[in-house]
Amino acid sequence: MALEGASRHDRRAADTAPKPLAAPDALRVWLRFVRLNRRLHGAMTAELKAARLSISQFDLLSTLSEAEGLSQQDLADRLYVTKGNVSGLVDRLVASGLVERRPLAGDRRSHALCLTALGRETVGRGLAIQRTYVSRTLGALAPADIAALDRVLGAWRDRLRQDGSGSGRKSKGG
Amino acid sequence: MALEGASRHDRRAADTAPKPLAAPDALRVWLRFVRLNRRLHGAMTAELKAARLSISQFDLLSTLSEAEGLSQQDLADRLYVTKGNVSGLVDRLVASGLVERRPLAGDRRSHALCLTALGRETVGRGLAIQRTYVSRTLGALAPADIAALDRVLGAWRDRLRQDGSGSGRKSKGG
DNA sequence: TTGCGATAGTTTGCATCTAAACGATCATCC
DNA sequence: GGATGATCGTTTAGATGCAAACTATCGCAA
Repeated sequence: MALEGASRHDRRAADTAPKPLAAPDALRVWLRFVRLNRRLHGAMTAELKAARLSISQFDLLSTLSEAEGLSQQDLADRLYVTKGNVSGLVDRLVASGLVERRPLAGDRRSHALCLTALGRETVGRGLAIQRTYVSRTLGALAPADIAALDRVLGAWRDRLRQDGSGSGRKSKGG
Repeated sequence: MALEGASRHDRRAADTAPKPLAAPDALRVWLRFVRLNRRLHGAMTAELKAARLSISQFDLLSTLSEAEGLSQQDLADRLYVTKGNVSGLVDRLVASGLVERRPLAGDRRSHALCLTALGRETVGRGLAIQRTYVSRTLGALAPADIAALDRVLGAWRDRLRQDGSGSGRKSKGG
């Protein structure tokens, strides 16, 4: 296994003499990122239990609360999941009385998804939990750190967009 | 968490919105983090297809490759998943000929999990894919950015540890 | 009008994950 | 030695995810 991946800045570093000071190994940072995400996912799952919501359900409901009347396909696009997944998710949310499927005039294939009163109340609790948790954890870091994180995550995302190969869902005509 | 495109609805709000503040809203950075992770997960899933591995399988195998002979419970602890999950995961890896369950002298309840020759070869390919992908994306950022990310992620993780409530798996002498 | 491709949603089969119940084994205390 | 509780792995039920096949409907063109 010879470091085939380490090319990019090694080349630069080879040109200019000085060794990158305490060169942070990208792979190590990657692993730290992945582990942190696992922690956050677990923590958020636990937090949202107080509202009897799973993360998936909360994601769907909070998206709906910002744009009521979306179709399942719209929702699938926004949530980066398949429409088959949304189908079952909505089924369960309808069964729980949090969401309604309303017939859509002009297209009998799709429905307009709307929150019920209970759904609105529930997602409100979820959003409060999210706000509280994020403030308590990420929000407790130094503002400069939060700003730095924001900036680097943006740069990383831009790099992924360039790379292209990722997140390739069925977008048509982008 | 999702809150993807602030589509047509929010255009009004955007007009009246003041200015990007010096201190970025933690919630916004949180959402950026979550979305970026989704992208990375999808991209890595696609990359690992070349080695015919799922992310879960790769995680398990790469952990085993660093500490061969672990029990399923050990693995569950390291991977932050339940032992029931590991049970099925190992079943399928054994069926694929990548992992072996060896009887453990002194404890007939557990097995020592070992990579087969094929397993070692496969995880090697997976690791190469991972290295390459990480170098190409995260590794392409400025070293200072990677270092900043590393530092802030560490601070965030420390904050989570203080917070305690998260990632609450059965810790026993971890 | 008729036909055909595109789109929305459902369904199926499978992988992954949790929580919880269960069986086997181990460790310990009496 | 024997009861008892802890630990390991398995199993079950159910939620979540994908891919792909399928149904119904829509849009468009001939």
